[in-house]
Amino acid sequence: MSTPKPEATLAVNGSLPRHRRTYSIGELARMFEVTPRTIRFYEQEGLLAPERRGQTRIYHEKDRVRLKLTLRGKRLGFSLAEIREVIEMYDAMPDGNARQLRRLLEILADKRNNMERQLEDIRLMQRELDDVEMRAREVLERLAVTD
Amino acid sequence: MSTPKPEATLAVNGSLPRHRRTYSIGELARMFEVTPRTIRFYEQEGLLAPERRGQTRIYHEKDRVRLKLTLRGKRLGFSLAEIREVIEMYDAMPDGNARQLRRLLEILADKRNNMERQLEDIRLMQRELDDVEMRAREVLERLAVTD
DNA sequence: CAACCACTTTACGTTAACGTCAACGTCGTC
DNA sequence: GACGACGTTGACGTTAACGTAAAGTGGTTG
Repeated sequence: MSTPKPEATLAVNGSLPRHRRTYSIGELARMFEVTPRTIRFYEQEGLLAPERRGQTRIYHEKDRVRLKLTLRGKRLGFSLAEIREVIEMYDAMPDGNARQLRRLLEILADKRNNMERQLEDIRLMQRELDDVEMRAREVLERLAVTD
Repeated sequence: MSTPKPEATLAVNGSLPRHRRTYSIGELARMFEVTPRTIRFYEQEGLLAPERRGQTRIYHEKDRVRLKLTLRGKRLGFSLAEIREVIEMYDAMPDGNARQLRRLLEILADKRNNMERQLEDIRLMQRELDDVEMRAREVLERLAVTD
């Protein structure tokens, strides 16, 4: 704050460098197609910790990334508790003791296994879908012909 | 059917051809590491429809396969309702009308998209895990050295 | 200034997917 | 014939992840 600019509080905030932008809860909600309620809930569960300007929450890049990762984790079937565990350990990493770090590596390995199984599941499921789709198309063909 | 065999009702059921075996609810539960309660619940939700011998349920290969597919679907984050929808349509396929079949194809396409996104999510998540793991290992290294 | 947003907290409601418990029937066996 | 293992129905409990409604705050806009 060495150069007191004419407080451009009303700036549209559109052309700022990515990491200096801030977001309201509503903006963030629209970006990720969730409700504000969801975002507040994630905070309550310890997944987010936005800055506060008075009452209102102010989200920075860091928060946006966290939300993104959280939602990705959810799509992969992780519970919020699991996601929080990883996030907490990640935050505590720099000054984490060896035991904690090993625990973190354990968790990561676990997630990895999980995803390997998911990959296999997806492959199998895709075959099933192929199969079902083929049969469905066959039946449709017959209908078209005999009509 | 044509050759009436001496009803081996008490047979241990171990060396029978796969598709003739039957299972109790407990067996099935152990096979898939779920509780009987879960299996009954799936039936109640229309995902299974085992034969009945008196009171007790008797599961055939078909039921086992369905359960397997159901659990796989669950691991991929599908709701029981979604899974049921596909199963029902699949069952109704032979005499399904064109509209239903098209609807089925729609659903399948939808699931496919879902899985594509999941694949992408998994790739991204794996990178994150790689990253976090690397940092964790670095910190551990330092601890080992400075100790 | 009134009206209107967007945001806040508090609190109770809801849904999916089971868990748990009670009370009972049916075998095989010791 | 008591016992234990397994099965049944029915009903209520539980947890996660939000939804929803009420009531208030703070800024700007006609």
